[in-house]
Amino acid sequence: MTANPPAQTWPKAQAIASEVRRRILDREWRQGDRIPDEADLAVEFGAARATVNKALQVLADEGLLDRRRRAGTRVAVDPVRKATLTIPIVREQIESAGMAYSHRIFAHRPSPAPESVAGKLGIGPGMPMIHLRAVHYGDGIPFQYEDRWINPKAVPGMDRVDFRHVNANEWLVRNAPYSRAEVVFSAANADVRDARLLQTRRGQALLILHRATWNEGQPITTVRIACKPGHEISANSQP
Amino acid sequence: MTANPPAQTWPKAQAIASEVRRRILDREWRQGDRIPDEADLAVEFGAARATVNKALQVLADEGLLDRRRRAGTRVAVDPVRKATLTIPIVREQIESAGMAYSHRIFAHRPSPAPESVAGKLGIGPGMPMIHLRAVHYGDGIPFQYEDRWINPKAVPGMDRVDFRHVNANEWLVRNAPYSRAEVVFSAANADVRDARLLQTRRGQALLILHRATWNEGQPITTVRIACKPGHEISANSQP
DNA sequence: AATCTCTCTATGTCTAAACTTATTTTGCGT
DNA sequence: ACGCAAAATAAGTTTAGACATAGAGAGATT
Repeated sequence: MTANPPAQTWPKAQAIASEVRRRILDREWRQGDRIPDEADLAVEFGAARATVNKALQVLADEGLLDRRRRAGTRVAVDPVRKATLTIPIVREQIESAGMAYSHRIFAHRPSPAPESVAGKLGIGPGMPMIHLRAVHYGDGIPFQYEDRWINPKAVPGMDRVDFRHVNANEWLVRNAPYSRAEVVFSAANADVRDARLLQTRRGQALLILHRATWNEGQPITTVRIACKPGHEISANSQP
Repeated sequence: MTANPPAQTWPKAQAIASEVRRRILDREWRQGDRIPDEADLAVEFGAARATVNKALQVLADEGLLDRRRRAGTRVAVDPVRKATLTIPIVREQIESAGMAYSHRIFAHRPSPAPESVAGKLGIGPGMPMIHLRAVHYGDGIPFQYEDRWINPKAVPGMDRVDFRHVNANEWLVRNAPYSRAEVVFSAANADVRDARLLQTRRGQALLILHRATWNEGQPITTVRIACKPGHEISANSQP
């Protein structure tokens, strides 16, 4: 059916998904329309219902379809509005750009959680934490400045690590798995400290990331990352 | 086994996924470890292999597991590094904050694609496009300023729409489904025009979003969005 | 040692059939 | 007209069984 030249040894479910996607994008099936039910599509595509189900679930996750029991499957009125952001490890990011990675620690000491940090993590202020400030460089040029607070109770083995040699970001990613993460983007004018550490001028617009991670409700770490001027972070839609 | 009080009438595959997730987060299975194969887990959980497969695929998508044929399944060394960003419709965003939405068009005319736009979309410069500049307000206060280029060939019916009454963002979302989208975050100091339209001062740091969408390789639209000072955009990890 | 086979295994995928469950529809009683 | 209960339907989920396929590991060849 439907002259399909690039019909290779593709997984059947994916083939069905992309055919359905095509029909939606080409407006054969329009926003809000009800599409044939799984059984009918199974017959049309010569597949089992389970295979069709799998394909449609993918499209529903993408946001292209709305599915409800008994009511059937409809083309979503507000289609695809999701993008996936891959959180990079700084070192890999710098090295994959062909630059030499290095970093420098500007502070690393126990300190009670200030109000702002406690608020973000949902804990009481004054809780003992580790405060870490560091700059990451690519070929010796400042790449990003991170100001991090770590909850030592949530990360066993923290005290035995020497962050002068090991990258905190990386160590945490590998040793403190989390169940929930939050990333917030914003922009700020560089203050005196930002400007000094990133070797730029005061007032320069910087892309700021706030990240926080929890494991089963227990806060692990929160960090403010100031990126070098002009830095970009991109996200893509998956299909 | 393993006293599991909150074992409700949950879908079995999800129950398996969260149990495996728990074992990883609790370090029963550590980074790089090979975990039992599907057949063994199926026996342990009293489920069919297909069900275990489904559960493990979810965790692999999340980035918690690395799976390879014949080599088996291992706990990822660099776990979960993905976050999902939901792209909002401006009007909904403003209204859900309890503010009254309004917008104003500052330019709306056919214009050949300048170099910068052509480059982003991967087309030749000079292609005829529609250029649109608008500001969205919440309770009359500037919320974001968008500078958009639309490829009329990719969006049939464009010419019949009056963007003074209909929101471009919204109309496009509903009428120009896309197969690929890209979002890029950056920061910039407000220039004279940004400052005027957003009612702020020159030099103010602004969060900038560049978005572009394609349908089957054909460019639909690209837009530069300048958010009001202090604006934040957040993303979350899904589990 | 290095390289080329072959074999075997764990995951990838599909199927047919059954059961479950949310929700709509229908039809009954008032 | 109205409300309610029963029937019907479409998606959600699971299962056992089968075959496909990547790729690690063993063994043979150079």
